[in-house]
Amino acid sequence: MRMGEGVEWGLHCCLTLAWLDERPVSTAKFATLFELPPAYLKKRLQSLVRAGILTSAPGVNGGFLLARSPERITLMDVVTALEGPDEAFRCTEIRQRGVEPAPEFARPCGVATAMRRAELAWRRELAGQTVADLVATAPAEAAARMRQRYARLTP
Amino acid sequence: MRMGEGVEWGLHCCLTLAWLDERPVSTAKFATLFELPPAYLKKRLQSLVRAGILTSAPGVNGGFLLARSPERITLMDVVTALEGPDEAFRCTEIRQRGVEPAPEFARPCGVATAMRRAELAWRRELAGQTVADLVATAPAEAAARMRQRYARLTP
DNA sequence: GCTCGAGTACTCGGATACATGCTGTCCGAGTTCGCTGGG
DNA sequence: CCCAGCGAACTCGGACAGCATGTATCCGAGTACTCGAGC
Repeated sequence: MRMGEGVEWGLHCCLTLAWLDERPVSTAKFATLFELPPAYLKKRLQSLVRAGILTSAPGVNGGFLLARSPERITLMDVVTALEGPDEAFRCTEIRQRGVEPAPEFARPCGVATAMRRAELAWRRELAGQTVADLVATAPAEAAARMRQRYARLTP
Repeated sequence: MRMGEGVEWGLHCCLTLAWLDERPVSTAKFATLFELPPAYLKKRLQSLVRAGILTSAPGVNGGFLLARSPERITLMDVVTALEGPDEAFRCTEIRQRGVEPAPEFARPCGVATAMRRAELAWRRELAGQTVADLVATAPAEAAARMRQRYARLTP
Protein backbone atom coordinates (compact mmCIF):
# COMPACT_ATOMS: atom_id res chain seq x y z
CA MET A 1 0.00 0.00 0.00
CA ARG A 2 1.37 3.34 -1.01
CA MET A 3 0.28 6.91 -0.40
CA GLY A 4 0.92 9.34 -3.24
CA GLU A 5 3.80 11.72 -2.72
CA GLY A 6 1.42 14.60 -3.35
CA VAL A 7 0.38 14.28 0.29
CA GLU A 8 3.84 15.17 1.49
CA TRP A 9 3.96 18.06 -0.96
CA GLY A 10 0.54 19.35 0.08
CA LEU A 11 1.30 19.24 3.78
CA HIS A 12 4.59 21.10 3.40
CA CYS A 13 2.88 23.69 1.20
CA CYS A 14 0.15 24.22 3.80
CA LEU A 15 2.76 24.51 6.53
CA THR A 16 4.69 27.04 4.44
CA LEU A 17 1.56 29.09 3.80
CA ALA A 18 0.85 29.11 7.52
CA TRP A 19 4.38 30.31 8.23
CA LEU A 20 4.20 33.07 5.63
CA ASP A 21 0.83 34.20 7.00
CA GLU A 22 -1.33 35.67 4.24
CA ARG A 23 1.43 36.15 1.71
CA PRO A 24 0.43 34.38 -1.51
CA VAL A 25 2.79 31.76 -2.96
CA SER A 26 2.65 30.77 -6.60
CA THR A 27 3.25 27.33 -8.01
CA ALA A 28 6.59 28.42 -9.43
CA LYS A 29 7.78 29.61 -6.01
CA PHE A 30 6.73 26.41 -4.31
CA ALA A 31 8.46 24.43 -7.05
CA THR A 32 11.65 26.44 -6.51
CA LEU A 33 11.52 26.15 -2.72
CA PHE A 34 11.09 22.38 -2.71
CA GLU A 35 12.66 21.48 -6.06
CA LEU A 36 9.49 19.86 -7.38
CA PRO A 37 8.09 19.61 -10.93
CA PRO A 38 5.97 22.79 -11.30
CA ALA A 39 3.25 21.45 -13.59
CA TYR A 40 2.47 18.41 -11.51
CA LEU A 41 2.72 20.31 -8.24
CA LYS A 42 0.17 22.75 -9.57
CA LYS A 43 -2.16 19.88 -10.31
CA ARG A 44 -2.03 18.71 -6.72
CA LEU A 45 -2.45 22.24 -5.34
CA GLN A 46 -5.52 22.61 -7.51
CA SER A 47 -6.93 19.54 -5.80
CA LEU A 48 -6.54 21.39 -2.51
CA VAL A 49 -8.32 24.42 -3.98
CA ARG A 50 -11.17 22.23 -5.16
CA ALA A 51 -11.45 20.78 -1.66
CA GLY A 52 -11.72 24.25 -0.16
CA ILE A 53 -8.41 24.06 1.71
CA LEU A 54 -6.60 26.66 -0.40
CA THR A 55 -7.73 29.66 -2.42
CA SER A 56 -6.01 30.78 -5.58
CA ALA A 57 -5.48 34.31 -6.86
CA PRO A 58 -4.73 34.88 -10.55
CA GLY A 59 -2.65 37.71 -11.92
CA VAL A 60 0.73 39.14 -11.02
CA ASN A 61 1.70 38.52 -7.40
CA GLY A 62 -1.06 35.97 -7.30
CA GLY A 63 -0.71 32.47 -5.90
CA PHE A 64 -2.21 30.25 -3.26
CA LEU A 65 -3.44 31.08 0.22
CA LEU A 66 -4.96 29.03 3.03
CA ALA A 67 -8.73 29.19 2.71
CA ARG A 68 -9.16 29.17 6.49
CA SER A 69 -7.06 29.43 9.62
CA PRO A 70 -4.44 26.69 10.21
CA GLU A 71 -6.33 25.55 13.33
CA ARG A 72 -9.24 24.52 11.12
CA ILE A 73 -7.25 22.51 8.58
CA THR A 74 -6.72 18.93 9.70
CA LEU A 75 -4.30 16.48 8.18
CA MET A 76 -7.34 14.37 7.35
CA ASP A 77 -8.65 17.22 5.18
CA VAL A 78 -5.42 17.33 3.18
CA VAL A 79 -5.14 13.57 2.81
CA THR A 80 -8.75 13.23 1.70
CA ALA A 81 -8.36 16.04 -0.81
CA LEU A 82 -5.27 14.50 -2.38
CA GLU A 83 -5.95 10.77 -2.07
CA GLY A 84 -9.70 10.70 -2.52
CA PRO A 85 -12.49 9.89 -0.08
CA ASP A 86 -12.43 6.12 -0.62
CA GLU A 87 -11.21 3.74 2.05
CA ALA A 88 -7.97 1.88 1.48
CA PHE A 89 -9.57 -1.50 2.14
CA ARG A 90 -12.50 -2.28 -0.12
CA CYS A 91 -14.78 -5.17 0.72
CA THR A 92 -15.93 -6.92 -2.44
CA GLU A 93 -18.01 -9.46 -0.51
CA ILE A 94 -16.13 -12.49 -1.74
CA ARG A 95 -17.71 -14.39 1.14
CA GLN A 96 -20.98 -14.36 -0.81
CA ARG A 97 -19.53 -15.62 -4.07
CA GLY A 98 -20.19 -19.08 -5.37
CA VAL A 99 -22.98 -19.70 -2.88
CA GLU A 100 -26.68 -18.99 -2.80
CA PRO A 101 -27.91 -16.14 -0.56
CA ALA A 102 -27.87 -17.13 3.11
CA PRO A 103 -29.34 -15.47 6.22
CA GLU A 104 -25.91 -14.84 7.81
CA PHE A 105 -25.01 -12.51 4.94
CA ALA A 106 -27.44 -9.97 6.32
CA ARG A 107 -24.83 -9.19 8.97
CA PRO A 108 -21.87 -7.10 7.82
CA CYS A 109 -18.71 -8.94 6.82
CA GLY A 110 -16.49 -9.46 9.86
CA VAL A 111 -13.31 -9.04 7.86
CA ALA A 112 -14.48 -5.70 6.51
CA THR A 113 -15.55 -4.59 9.97
CA ALA A 114 -12.15 -5.42 11.42
CA MET A 115 -10.31 -3.58 8.67
CA ARG A 116 -12.65 -0.63 8.96
CA ARG A 117 -11.97 -0.36 12.66
CA ALA A 118 -8.24 0.01 11.99
CA GLU A 119 -8.85 2.53 9.26
CA LEU A 120 -11.10 4.57 11.54
CA ALA A 121 -8.30 4.74 14.11
CA TRP A 122 -6.02 6.08 11.39
CA ARG A 123 -8.55 8.66 10.27
CA ARG A 124 -9.29 9.73 13.82
CA GLU A 125 -5.59 10.34 14.43
CA LEU A 126 -5.30 12.36 11.23
CA ALA A 127 -8.40 14.39 12.05
CA GLY A 128 -6.97 15.17 15.48
CA GLN A 129 -3.95 17.00 14.12
CA THR A 130 -4.08 20.35 12.36
CA VAL A 131 -1.71 22.50 10.35
CA ALA A 132 -1.54 24.75 13.41
CA ASP A 133 -0.13 21.81 15.37
CA LEU A 134 2.57 21.43 12.73
CA VAL A 135 3.42 25.10 13.14
CA ALA A 136 3.57 24.76 16.91
CA THR A 137 5.78 21.68 16.74
CA ALA A 138 8.25 22.90 14.14
CA PRO A 139 11.34 24.75 15.35
CA ALA A 140 11.17 28.53 15.06
CA GLU A 141 14.32 28.61 12.92
CA ALA A 142 12.57 26.62 10.23
CA ALA A 143 9.82 29.23 9.94
CA ALA A 144 12.32 32.07 9.96
CA ARG A 145 14.45 30.42 7.32
CA MET A 146 11.44 29.83 5.11
CA ARG A 147 10.37 33.48 5.38
CA GLN A 148 13.91 34.46 4.47
CA ARG A 149 13.99 32.20 1.44
CA TYR A 150 10.59 33.48 0.36
CA ALA A 151 11.71 37.11 0.63
CA ARG A 152 14.83 36.34 -1.37
CA LEU A 153 12.89 35.10 -4.40
CA THR A 154 10.43 38.03 -4.54
CA PRO A 155 12.60 41.07 -5.20
CA MET B 1 -4.53 5.31 -1.51
CA ARG B 2 -5.56 1.76 -2.26
CA MET B 3 -4.93 -1.54 -0.56
CA GLY B 4 -4.53 -4.53 -2.85
CA GLU B 5 -7.50 -6.86 -3.03
CA GLY B 6 -5.17 -9.71 -2.08
CA VAL B 7 -5.60 -8.62 1.54
CA GLU B 8 -9.30 -9.40 1.47
CA TRP B 9 -8.57 -12.72 -0.20
CA GLY B 10 -5.87 -13.62 2.31
CA LEU B 11 -7.99 -12.80 5.33
CA HIS B 12 -10.94 -14.83 4.08
CA CYS B 13 -8.63 -17.74 3.30
CA CYS B 14 -7.15 -17.62 6.80
CA LEU B 15 -10.63 -17.48 8.31
CA THR B 16 -11.69 -20.43 6.20
CA LEU B 17 -8.64 -22.45 7.25
CA ALA B 18 -9.42 -21.68 10.88
CA TRP B 19 -12.99 -22.85 10.38
CA LEU B 20 -11.91 -26.07 8.67
CA ASP B 21 -9.39 -26.76 11.45
CA GLU B 22 -6.39 -28.68 10.09
CA ARG B 23 -7.97 -29.76 6.84
CA PRO B 24 -5.72 -28.64 3.96
CA VAL B 25 -7.25 -26.46 1.22
CA SER B 26 -5.66 -26.23 -2.19
CA THR B 27 -5.53 -23.17 -4.40
CA ALA B 28 -8.10 -24.69 -6.74
CA LYS B 29 -10.57 -25.20 -3.91
CA PHE B 30 -10.14 -21.67 -2.61
CA ALA B 31 -10.61 -20.37 -6.13
CA THR B 32 -13.81 -22.37 -6.48
CA LEU B 33 -15.16 -21.33 -3.08
CA PHE B 34 -14.63 -17.60 -3.66
CA GLU B 35 -14.75 -17.46 -7.46
CA LEU B 36 -11.26 -16.00 -7.75
CA PRO B 37 -8.56 -16.41 -10.45
CA PRO B 38 -6.60 -19.50 -9.33
CA ALA B 39 -3.15 -18.53 -10.61
CA TYR B 40 -3.11 -15.11 -9.03
CA LEU B 41 -4.70 -16.33 -5.82
CA LYS B 42 -1.90 -18.89 -5.55
CA LYS B 43 0.66 -16.14 -5.87
CA ARG B 44 -0.82 -14.26 -2.94
CA LEU B 45 -1.13 -17.40 -0.83
CA GLN B 46 2.53 -18.10 -1.52
CA SER B 47 3.27 -14.69 -0.05
CA LEU B 48 1.56 -15.84 3.13
CA VAL B 49 3.65 -19.04 3.12
CA ARG B 50 6.83 -17.01 2.69
CA ALA B 51 5.79 -14.86 5.67
CA GLY B 52 5.32 -17.96 7.83
CA ILE B 53 1.56 -17.53 8.19
CA LEU B 54 0.60 -20.56 6.10
CA THR B 55 2.30 -23.85 5.33
CA SER B 56 1.90 -25.66 2.05
CA ALA B 57 1.79 -29.39 1.39
CA PRO B 58 2.48 -30.74 -2.09
CA GLY B 59 1.02 -33.91 -3.53
CA VAL B 60 -2.47 -35.28 -3.70
CA ASN B 61 -4.78 -33.94 -1.00
CA GLY B 62 -2.17 -31.31 -0.37
CA GLY B 63 -2.93 -27.65 0.09
CA PHE B 64 -2.48 -24.86 2.60
CA LEU B 65 -2.73 -24.90 6.37
CA LEU B 66 -2.33 -22.27 9.07
CA ALA B 67 1.26 -22.32 10.25
CA ARG B 68 0.20 -21.52 13.82
CA SER B 69 -2.97 -21.24 15.87
CA PRO B 70 -5.49 -18.54 14.85
CA GLU B 71 -4.92 -16.72 18.13
CA ARG B 72 -1.35 -16.04 17.07
CA ILE B 73 -2.11 -14.67 13.61
CA THR B 74 -2.90 -10.97 13.69
CA LEU B 75 -4.44 -8.97 10.89
CA MET B 76 -1.22 -6.95 10.89
CA ASP B 77 0.70 -10.11 10.02
CA VAL B 78 -1.50 -10.78 7.00
CA VAL B 79 -1.48 -7.17 5.79
CA THR B 80 2.31 -6.91 6.12
CA ALA B 81 2.81 -10.19 4.28
CA LEU B 82 0.62 -9.13 1.36
CA GLU B 83 1.29 -5.39 1.15
CA GLY B 84 4.91 -5.27 2.18
CA PRO B 85 6.60 -3.87 5.27
CA ASP B 86 6.90 -0.29 4.02
CA GLU B 87 4.83 2.53 5.46
CA ALA B 88 2.14 4.09 3.30
CA PHE B 89 3.49 7.62 3.84
CA ARG B 90 7.10 8.02 2.79
CA CYS B 91 9.00 11.13 3.81
CA THR B 92 11.36 12.23 1.06
CA GLU B 93 12.64 15.20 3.08
CA ILE B 94 11.51 17.84 0.62
CA ARG B 95 11.96 20.35 3.44
CA GLN B 96 15.72 20.03 2.95
CA ARG B 97 15.71 20.55 -0.79
CA GLY B 98 16.96 23.70 -2.39
CA VAL B 99 18.57 24.94 0.80
CA GLU B 100 21.92 24.42 2.45
CA PRO B 101 22.07 22.12 5.50
CA ALA B 102 20.66 23.80 8.59
CA PRO B 103 20.72 22.89 12.30
CA GLU B 104 16.94 22.47 12.54
CA PHE B 105 17.12 19.57 10.08
CA ALA B 106 18.72 17.46 12.78
CA ARG B 107 15.24 17.13 14.30
CA PRO B 108 12.87 14.75 12.53
CA CYS B 109 10.42 16.21 10.03
CA GLY B 110 7.22 17.25 11.81
CA VAL B 111 5.05 16.30 8.87
CA ALA B 112 6.52 12.80 8.79
CA THR B 113 6.10 12.48 12.55
CA ALA B 114 2.46 13.44 12.37
CA MET B 115 1.75 11.00 9.56
CA ARG B 116 3.66 8.26 11.32
CA ARG B 117 1.58 8.76 14.45
CA ALA B 118 -1.60 8.08 12.48
CA GLU B 119 -0.09 5.08 10.78
CA LEU B 120 1.02 3.65 14.11
CA ALA B 121 -2.57 3.90 15.37
CA TRP B 122 -3.65 1.93 12.32
CA ARG B 123 -1.00 -0.72 12.81
CA ARG B 124 -1.76 -1.00 16.53
CA GLU B 125 -5.42 -1.63 15.76
CA LEU B 126 -4.53 -4.28 13.19
CA ALA B 127 -2.08 -5.96 15.54
CA GLY B 128 -4.76 -6.09 18.22
CA GLN B 129 -7.08 -8.29 16.20
CA THR B 130 -6.42 -11.92 15.35
CA VAL B 131 -7.91 -14.53 13.05
CA ALA B 132 -9.33 -16.12 16.19
CA ASP B 133 -11.27 -12.91 16.82
CA LEU B 134 -12.72 -13.18 13.33
CA VAL B 135 -13.80 -16.73 14.12
CA ALA B 136 -15.39 -15.63 17.39
CA THR B 137 -17.24 -12.74 15.73
CA ALA B 138 -18.55 -14.57 12.69
CA PRO B 139 -21.95 -16.27 12.97
CA ALA B 140 -21.81 -20.03 13.54
CA GLU B 141 -23.90 -20.67 10.42
CA ALA B 142 -21.17 -19.20 8.27
CA ALA B 143 -18.62 -21.69 9.60
CA ALA B 144 -21.04 -24.59 9.23
CA ARG B 145 -21.92 -23.58 5.69
CA MET B 146 -18.26 -23.33 4.75
CA ARG B 147 -17.54 -26.80 6.14
CA GLN B 148 -20.48 -28.10 4.16
CA ARG B 149 -19.28 -26.49 0.95
CA TYR B 150 -15.77 -27.81 1.53
CA ALA B 151 -17.04 -31.38 2.07
CA ARG B 152 -19.10 -31.16 -1.10
CA LEU B 153 -16.08 -30.48 -3.31
CA THR B 154 -13.87 -33.26 -1.87
CA PRO B 155 -15.70 -36.52 -2.68
C1' DG C 1 0.84 -61.09 0.07
C1' DC C 2 4.65 -57.85 -0.24
C1' DT C 3 7.69 -54.61 -2.54
C1' DC C 4 9.20 -51.71 -6.02
C1' DG C 5 8.31 -48.66 -9.88
C1' DA C 6 5.63 -45.75 -13.00
C1' DG C 7 1.89 -42.51 -13.41
C1' DT C 8 -1.01 -38.85 -11.67
C1' DA C 9 -2.24 -34.92 -9.16
C1' DC C 10 -0.66 -31.33 -6.79
C1' DT C 11 2.44 -27.24 -5.27
C1' DC C 12 6.49 -24.28 -5.95
C1' DG C 13 9.09 -20.69 -8.14
C1' DG C 14 9.96 -17.91 -11.75
C1' DA C 15 9.11 -15.63 -16.23
C1' DT C 16 5.98 -13.12 -18.79
C1' DA C 17 1.91 -10.11 -20.51
C1' DC C 18 -1.90 -6.88 -19.40
C1' DA C 19 -4.41 -3.11 -16.94
C1' DT C 20 -4.83 0.50 -13.88
C1' DG C 21 -3.55 4.54 -11.71
C1' DC C 22 0.06 7.69 -10.37
C1' DT C 23 3.50 10.82 -12.28
C1' DG C 24 4.63 14.39 -15.38
C1' DT C 25 3.99 17.70 -19.36
C1' DC C 26 1.73 20.82 -22.44
C1' DC C 27 -1.65 24.01 -24.28
C1' DG C 28 -5.51 27.43 -24.65
C1' DA C 29 -8.52 30.53 -21.94
C1' DG C 30 -9.26 33.83 -18.53
C1' DT C 31 -7.70 37.30 -14.96
C1' DT C 32 -4.93 40.82 -12.68
C1' DC C 33 -1.22 44.06 -12.46
C1' DG C 34 1.74 47.53 -14.43
C1' DC C 35 3.14 50.37 -17.99
C1' DT C 36 2.29 53.73 -21.57
C1' DG C 37 0.25 56.98 -24.49
C1' DG C 38 -3.32 60.27 -25.18
C1' DG C 39 -6.48 63.65 -23.33
C1' DC D 1 -2.04 65.30 -14.05
C1' DC D 2 -5.55 61.77 -14.96
C1' DC D 3 -7.50 58.01 -17.41
C1' DA D 4 -8.07 54.45 -20.77
C1' DG D 5 -5.93 50.85 -23.27
C1' DC D 6 -2.47 47.46 -24.06
C1' DG D 7 0.91 44.03 -22.81
C1' DA D 8 3.09 40.95 -19.49
C1' DA D 9 2.79 37.64 -15.96
C1' DC D 10 0.15 34.61 -13.73
C1' DT D 11 -3.49 30.87 -12.70
C1' DC D 12 -7.13 27.73 -14.23
C1' DG D 13 -8.87 23.67 -16.39
C1' DG D 14 -8.42 20.09 -19.25
C1' DA D 15 -6.09 16.96 -22.62
C1' DC D 16 -2.39 14.12 -23.37
C1' DA D 17 2.11 10.90 -22.80
C1' DG D 18 5.22 7.94 -19.78
C1' DC D 19 6.03 4.96 -16.15
C1' DA D 20 5.54 2.11 -11.98
C1' DT D 21 2.82 -1.07 -9.66
C1' DG D 22 -0.93 -4.29 -9.12
C1' DT D 23 -3.37 -7.87 -11.60
C1' DA D 24 -3.37 -12.10 -14.14
C1' DT D 25 -1.52 -16.14 -16.69
C1' DC D 26 1.51 -19.80 -18.04
C1' DC D 27 5.31 -23.11 -17.84
C1' DG D 28 8.98 -26.17 -16.04
C1' DA D 29 10.61 -28.48 -11.80
C1' DG D 30 9.88 -31.00 -7.77
C1' DT D 31 7.08 -33.81 -4.39
C1' DA D 32 3.62 -36.95 -2.43
C1' DC D 33 -0.03 -40.20 -3.15
C1' DT D 34 -2.01 -44.18 -5.87
C1' DC D 35 -2.20 -47.90 -8.73
C1' DG D 36 -0.25 -51.91 -10.82
C1' DA D 37 3.24 -55.26 -12.09
C1' DG D 38 6.66 -58.41 -10.59
C1' DC D 39 8.75 -61.23 -6.98
